[in-house]
Amino acid sequence: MAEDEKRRATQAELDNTLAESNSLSKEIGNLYKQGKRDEAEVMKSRTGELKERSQELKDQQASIEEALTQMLYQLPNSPDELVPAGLTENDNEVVNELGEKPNLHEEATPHWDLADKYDLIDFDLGSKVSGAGFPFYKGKGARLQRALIQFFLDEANEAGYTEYIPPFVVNEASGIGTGQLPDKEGQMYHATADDLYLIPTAEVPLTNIFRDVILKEAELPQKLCGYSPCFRREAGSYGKDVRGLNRLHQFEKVEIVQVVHPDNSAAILDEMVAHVVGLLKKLELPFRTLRLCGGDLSFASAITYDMEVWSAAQERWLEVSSISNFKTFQTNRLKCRYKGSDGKTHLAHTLNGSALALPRIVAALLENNQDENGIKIPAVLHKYTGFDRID
RNA sequence: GGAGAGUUGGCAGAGUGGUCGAAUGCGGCGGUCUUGAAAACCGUUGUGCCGAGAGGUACCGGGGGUUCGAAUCCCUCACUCUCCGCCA
Repeated sequence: MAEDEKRRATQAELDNTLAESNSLSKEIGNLYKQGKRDEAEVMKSRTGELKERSQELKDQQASIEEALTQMLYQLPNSPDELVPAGLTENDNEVVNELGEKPNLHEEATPHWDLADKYDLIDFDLGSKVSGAGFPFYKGKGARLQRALIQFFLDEANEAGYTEYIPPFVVNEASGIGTGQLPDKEGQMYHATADDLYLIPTAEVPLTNIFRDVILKEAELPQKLCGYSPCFRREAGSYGKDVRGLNRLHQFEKVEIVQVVHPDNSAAILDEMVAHVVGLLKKLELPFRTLRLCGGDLSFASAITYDMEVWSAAQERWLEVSSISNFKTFQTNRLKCRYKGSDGKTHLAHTLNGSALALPRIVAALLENNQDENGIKIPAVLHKYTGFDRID
């Protein structure tokens, strides 16, 4: 606030100085035309002073603005009033829990064993060729991936989202726009030779479409969806968290994004949650919805719902979607506005959600649907997979 | 990767040192005319910042420089296009 005061005062003086300088320049021009060189020379000394002063002020202004920007970039979003208080994931609020947890047979195993048994995913080969966290999917494992992507995209299209295939690398400005930079600098793969970042989610390119854009009010909401691989360094993860498909450096995801009128963003968040709930029901997976507490909320989000599926053999919940309302956090950085009926520009609201992230869905599908002889594929996927069982 | 040409308002496209935030056309908005519409005509039509307002100030791809004065000259970066090379 104090910085802002300073900024205003400096701006005012700068404007005045420039105003005087401008008018003097005009006079000097006129004097030259009239051939009054001597008088012009005298005035030049005055403009010299003004120039010096305005340069000082410009520098001052620039550093104040830089300081303000830095402050802004380091300030996380403030939580919505619906967000429960709390510090850790234990304080997240379970909104609902739907679907039946399956009773598995005696020899039921976690998905990494199933993937091996039915030759669906090769983690070792991935380690050899790339590194840990970069598996190969093969045969029906690969085809199941492709089927899920297709299914998710079709569902999103059905729900009115326009499909995009975005670039999978972005520049620094885009990383800042959606809030990954500077906050999560170390989480993204950075191709330093070209100063490009591998996207951690399609949210980044899709939302940055609206960087420096002023929409007409009637153009809201903008609904887009897109498939992309997602790259995450996941530094510091270990143990059972990273076993199998639980946490990867590269995974597939279909993302839904909306840019909306501020009055509607709360309702649209619910709409997006409902869309994801629909997907999970169609996949016949038991899941629960969490409302994240303040402490578990991401840097950029004002309110987030996490969707978790039940992974029956691991006997744990796996996060498969995170649906957030960023309100003006991103649009402020993106300078994404709309022109309201009052003729003025206002910041729009942005939201996004996974719909859905693949690996943990695959993990749950494999584990929950296993029997002694194989794995059952949910009916809704049959037309995409071309098979109804893995055995 | 090599050579060349570009980047101006929603779009097209003038402007090569001062009176240019910027001609003109198209589009958009408002009005006149009309039963209604079209056409025609008139007006209006970028964004940020400071200011109660009047108004001021900044922005002609980004950054820097020359100059009393830069859309216009110089340097640099990015991007686009054309030709050559390479290539899914």
